[in-house]
Amino acid sequence: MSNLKRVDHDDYKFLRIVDAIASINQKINLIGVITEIGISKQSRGPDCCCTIKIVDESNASSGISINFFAENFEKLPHVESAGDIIQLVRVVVKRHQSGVNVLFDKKFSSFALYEGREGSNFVPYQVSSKFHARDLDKKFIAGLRKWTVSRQPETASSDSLSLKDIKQGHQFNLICKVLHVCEVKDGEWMLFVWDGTDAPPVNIHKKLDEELENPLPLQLEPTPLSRKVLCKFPAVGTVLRMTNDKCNEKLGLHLLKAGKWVQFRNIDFEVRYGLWCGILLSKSKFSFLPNDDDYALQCQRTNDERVKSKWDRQPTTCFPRPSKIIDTDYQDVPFVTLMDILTYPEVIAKFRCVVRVVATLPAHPRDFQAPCGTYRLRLTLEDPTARIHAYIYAEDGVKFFGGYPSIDKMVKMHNALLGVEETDDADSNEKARNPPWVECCLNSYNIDESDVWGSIRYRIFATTLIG
DNA sequence: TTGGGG
Repeated sequence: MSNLKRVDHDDYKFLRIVDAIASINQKINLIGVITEIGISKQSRGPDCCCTIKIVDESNASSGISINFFAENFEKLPHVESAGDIIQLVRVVVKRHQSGVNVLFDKKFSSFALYEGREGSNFVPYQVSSKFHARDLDKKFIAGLRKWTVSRQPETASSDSLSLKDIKQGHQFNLICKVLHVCEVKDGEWMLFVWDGTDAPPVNIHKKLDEELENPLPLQLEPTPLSRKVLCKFPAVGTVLRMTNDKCNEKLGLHLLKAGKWVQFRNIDFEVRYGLWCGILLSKSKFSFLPNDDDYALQCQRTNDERVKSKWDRQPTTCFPRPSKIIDTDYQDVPFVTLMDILTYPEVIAKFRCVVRVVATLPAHPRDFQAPCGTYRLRLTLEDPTARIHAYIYAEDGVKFFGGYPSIDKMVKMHNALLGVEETDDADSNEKARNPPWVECCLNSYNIDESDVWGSIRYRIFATTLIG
């Protein structure tokens, strides 16, 4: 009887991480606080895998990595937040080059995941198939939760970029909120992330005379997001697209939940069609942050302040004010963002906003009027939140161009609007454009009564290009 | 088996 009890007790022992490191090739039990969660991916074998890093009192700084394998993504641990607790039963300690890590063997290992917050219940939010809860679990979980409270929180933000400081290059870290996740093609995912700041505007290299055949896109996803999805996005701050299209491995990106704050590590940034794009690689990692993470709360608070303020919706990179090349009526009407416009609850409305004109159709001012003399052209507008097409028709064109200027004057005005440098060089079509921030008045309307939202259009009015 | 730290 006493012998049985003893065996049971030994079997139940949790090793401290320092002791685990010395137990190469042994089957042990571990319990720890999760500090990092790798992106789940398809292994080169038949399984899915992911790596999680844990710490405990004996090894609070470096911790130890656990490699999980499972037949499918669903069977891998789905950690809700860094700081949660994982209990590991019968895992194997492995030596690897200079380090030691732990293998979760799907044949005999098991795990349970618990919230890390002190005072939470002792019911695991996920268990593996072979896991058996025991009464004693509570004691270890409570102990770790108590230790976490006393622990200095790590300043995860120190080596992370903010979207306002985004730059092209390799291997950056980014703390952001995941707004939306969708599969755009088989195995190709797009994430929509946000941190409340405005990404800097970039030069547009796309040739204007391609605008009819191959226009500058309004977004990077092949199918535009529905209005319903956009309505859940914040009105202010850049929505960054992230893709795994350069990654040869199949990542479990469907596990990223919208609404979560995440720290991404080792991601690249590129500009595509003048839009910032985050590139997820197989070496990229991410960790879910707790909902009350300091950096996340600070981003949210800064955004709340900006949204409340009457005049702070103009892009932060537009300082101190939009270019004087455009003047609008209604100077006392506060600016809104293009995301405000895209998600406005009524179809017919008027707005004033600060935008850059990134393309025009037609490409050349000589074609801005129809043969009958009526102005009709399309502008592609952008701000940090979105891009839209906006049309200039008839009398709004007369107002916009101040009548019918000579073609030379029109070319000058067009170049100023698009941010094309004036040179003697004839082919301005070849040059990169850096459009200035300008204000404009827009109104929205629909062109099909049977599809009110689907046929929404935007027109420029009460706006004059001074040039 | 597969993956694996800085």
